[in-house]
Amino acid sequence: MLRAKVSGKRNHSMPTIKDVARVAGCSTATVSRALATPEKVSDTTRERVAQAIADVGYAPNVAARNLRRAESKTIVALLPDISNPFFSEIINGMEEVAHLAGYQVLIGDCEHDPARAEAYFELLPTNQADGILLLTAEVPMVLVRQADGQSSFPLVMACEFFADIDLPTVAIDNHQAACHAIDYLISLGHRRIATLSGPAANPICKERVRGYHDTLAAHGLVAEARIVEGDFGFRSGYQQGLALLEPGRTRPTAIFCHSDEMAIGVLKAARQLGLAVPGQLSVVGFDNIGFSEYCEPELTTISQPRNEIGQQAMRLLLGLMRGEPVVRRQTLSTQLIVRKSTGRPDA
Amino acid sequence: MLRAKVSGKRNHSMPTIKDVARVAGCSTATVSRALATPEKVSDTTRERVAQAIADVGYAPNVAARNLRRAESKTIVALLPDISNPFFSEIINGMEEVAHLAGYQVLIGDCEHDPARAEAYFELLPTNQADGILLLTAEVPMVLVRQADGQSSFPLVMACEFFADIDLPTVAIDNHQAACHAIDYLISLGHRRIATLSGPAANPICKERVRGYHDTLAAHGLVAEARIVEGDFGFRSGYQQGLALLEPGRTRPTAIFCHSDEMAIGVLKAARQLGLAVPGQLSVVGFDNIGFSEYCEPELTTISQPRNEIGQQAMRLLLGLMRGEPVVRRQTLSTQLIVRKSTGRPDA
DNA sequence: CGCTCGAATGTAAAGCTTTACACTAGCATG
DNA sequence: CATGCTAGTGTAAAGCTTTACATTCGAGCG
Repeated sequence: MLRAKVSGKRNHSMPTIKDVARVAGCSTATVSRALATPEKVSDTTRERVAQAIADVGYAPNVAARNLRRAESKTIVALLPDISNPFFSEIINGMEEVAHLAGYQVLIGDCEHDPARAEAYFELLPTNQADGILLLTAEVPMVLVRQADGQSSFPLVMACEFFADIDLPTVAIDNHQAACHAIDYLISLGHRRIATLSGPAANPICKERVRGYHDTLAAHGLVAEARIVEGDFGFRSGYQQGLALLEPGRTRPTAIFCHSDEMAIGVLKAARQLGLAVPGQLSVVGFDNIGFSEYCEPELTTISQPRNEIGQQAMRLLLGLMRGEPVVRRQTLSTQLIVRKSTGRPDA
Repeated sequence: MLRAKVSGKRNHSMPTIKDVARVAGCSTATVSRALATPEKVSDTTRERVAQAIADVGYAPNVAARNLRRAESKTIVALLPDISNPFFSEIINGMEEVAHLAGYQVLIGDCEHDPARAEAYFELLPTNQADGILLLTAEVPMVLVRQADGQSSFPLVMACEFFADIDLPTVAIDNHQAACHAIDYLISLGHRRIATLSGPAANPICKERVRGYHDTLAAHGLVAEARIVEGDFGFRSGYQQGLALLEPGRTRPTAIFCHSDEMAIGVLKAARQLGLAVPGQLSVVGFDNIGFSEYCEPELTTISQPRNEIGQQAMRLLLGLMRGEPVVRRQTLSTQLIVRKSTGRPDA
């Protein structure tokens, strides 16, 4: 296993397919075939090539390959915000299946800025990326429509979705998850249950709010509905928590939050107002991030199968790219994890 | 601004430099020069080319460019673990300067697995990456030596460092930061101060432990030193917290933790054992992650200028690649942020 | 005027791989 | 035996850009 030696300057000249061909005593075409379509090459040749590759320490030049094949073996994963720990496990799942299939994943952190998203979409027509996995709906609609229109720009959504574009999607049933959480709170005896939603325009939040309403209605509690809006982050949870729990007003006895971070913000607000959790206030989060086990009190929350979402989304995307028949819409199941932040309301 | 039209199948054939040349009435070389070295082209030609580019909707084919230039305009950022929120802001900083310089950053999540790191290092000799930013020292030494030996494989460390390889580095002064924290605890009246270190083999942890020892010594408290080892995560903080605070043994009155996550784990352990924080136990964290303001009690911690670390590290790497003179070793300052988890020990 | 020099541009090769097409040899079939 | 097919391999073009080298033209200078 020799490495091309390096002279003083910029000269990491790797051996090329030509060197391999020379050593193996065949043409470059045969070497290429031995790598790409081994079954089209005789056993003996295949072995000679393999040996030659090892001897000269050959590794394919991907730029040349990408140029010739007009592809990049790169998938872009578009996130709204990389600092949200919710995404890390999804990314892990995506990478697992991407790597197995010989793809790289380029993480595109949009920081909630549509212009950033646009820049990443530009990678598609220029062959710098072969497909996009959307983990956010905060993307200029026109880009999505445009890309979705052309069958050769594969797009898959994970977790989120668009109300009016039917992209291939893998996600949970947000409506059902919300019903589950609210049902549970009602079964504990809560009647005044508020929702701390994510951005109101977000379709998944709408789904959850719908589940919230439906469940209240099923128990004749529509009059009690109260919804405030946050941005999924700690701070907004804290602020809206203070608003919801404002003394002098009739307080909700439970708050259903659309993210764990917001729920933890609410916990802080409750602490500051001297409210006992879960005695005077029950709190349910969403996502089951790592911190939810370490806050005080430990958070009751809805767990999404994040790794599996990532895996399935990537499988769906790759399947689409290969033109395989795929299930365009996959729904994975959630789980209500009951910890210490919920309980019967004090009388 | 025309877009090449797309026929049924895989045909996003973008216009090439040839099309631009034809429309502009010049050679491809001139177009290329107009883009890469505008000053070598006459004003009128430059304008004609610009117009032609706009007319045909040209965008350079990066694969061809990369092939020809033997570069990729990609920097790999190697992380030990993407789920640690400590890194997100560093990544933001890196991306800011990388994008301005026309570079992409590929996030390489090693998940603490040296084999993963090795795979990313392979991108260097094959021109799939132009440089590596190391945010972890959990990398096979041999790779680093090898890469560092060849001036054309630029390597920069951020936050971490190797004891015995002198790579260009941007980091904080871990010794000083630890001294600061311990000094502060001593000034509050603490004498039995324990340290919950990260992995003992980690050079930055060694530095912090050294600062801890030095400061204890300066106050004649060497006999009180007590160190346990964690892995920076919540869980290890909780477990080691339980061990340190075990009833029946003389407890430390303060614990200096090498990460906020571990500190939050300790907080949970203290809660479980019924210890009042800060009355019976003071806790200091490290990193000032977002959670640290939302745990109970709010965490006193050491803040690193994470965005700036990311920016400087990327600047250093790019400078190195351009052969500019650079400061190979940059130390940024930290700040002790006093919140509610520290106080005078109860008598 | 003859020459040199510089600016602006063109020509064509090089970078490395993949693949359409061509070719050969061996075998089976009619 | 002629024919056709297949498996295995080679030749060379194509993919797009950059850049060394060549060329042209005009200006400046002695």
